[in-house]
Amino acid sequence: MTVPAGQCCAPIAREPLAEDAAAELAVMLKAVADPVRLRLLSMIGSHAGGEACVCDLTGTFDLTAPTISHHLKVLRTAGLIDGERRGTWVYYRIIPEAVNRLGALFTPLTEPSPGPGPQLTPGPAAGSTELELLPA
Amino acid sequence: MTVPAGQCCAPIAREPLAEDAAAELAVMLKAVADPVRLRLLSMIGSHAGGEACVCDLTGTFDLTAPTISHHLKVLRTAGLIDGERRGTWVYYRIIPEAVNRLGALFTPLTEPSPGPGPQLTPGPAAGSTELELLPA
DNA sequence: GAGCTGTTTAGATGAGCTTCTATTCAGGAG
DNA sequence: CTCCTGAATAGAAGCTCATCTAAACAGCTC
Repeated sequence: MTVPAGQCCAPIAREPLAEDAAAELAVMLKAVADPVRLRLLSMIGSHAGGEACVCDLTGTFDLTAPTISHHLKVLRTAGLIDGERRGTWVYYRIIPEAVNRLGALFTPLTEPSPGPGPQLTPGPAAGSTELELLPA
Repeated sequence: MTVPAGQCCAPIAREPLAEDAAAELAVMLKAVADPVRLRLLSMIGSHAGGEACVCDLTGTFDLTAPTISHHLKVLRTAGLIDGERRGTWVYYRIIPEAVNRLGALFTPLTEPSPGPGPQLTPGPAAGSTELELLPA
């Protein structure tokens, strides 16, 4: 089953990742590779308006406020969320492009259905799927 | 707040992740949140036939064989790859379902493009997008 | 069977990460 | 102006992780 190349798998399985690209992706992945930060990201993204106050987040965890603040900083440093102070409270929101970039890495263009369905739907948007990591 | 609209964002941004689910996902994400393991996964997946011998992988890195073996074990423990000994050499291959599960977490069903973004075709595979983590 | 190659396991070391307490900065209330 | 609440920073303790060297296991070749 020698695939003649092209769009068969997820970007990560299409061609070997360069050392530089892997290092940069690992930073982003390491940011979400923590139960607390994963939940923080989920809570921020699923909050009404796409924004969540820190005060809403701290109550959910059995962690101190500085610890939550630290995790938020890690997410912000990785470019996954953005924070804004509005009066007394600080609101965070997800940066969709960054999250989408992570998903595109592992999402195949075809269904990995267990059955014998090797049909592939090379979507028209496949052209925009690139291994480039730097947005600008 | 139970959002009535189901398909608006990536699963991670649709509803808050449960503590248990986040912990399990973090294990898988932590496995790929390393430059070496990310490249190993990419090299295995992009190899001809979807299989790669350990001997092919060790030559690419400036690491000792035991270190590569350790990283492969981490990936295998996380359920991302599977290994099989065939004679002298051991061949590893990606488990597509596991990789797909990671991608589905961050991949939105609609494009979050802020401006005149290229509309992503929500592929037919979107129906299989679920928050379920346990395959069985 | 003896020897060699390929792979994994065991143990140790050093760096990095998560969490805390204590303190400082930002902004509104009286 | 003074005090109070919300959030971030600084520094330290404890733990996990990535990597190495040394040794053991698996299988082929002679």
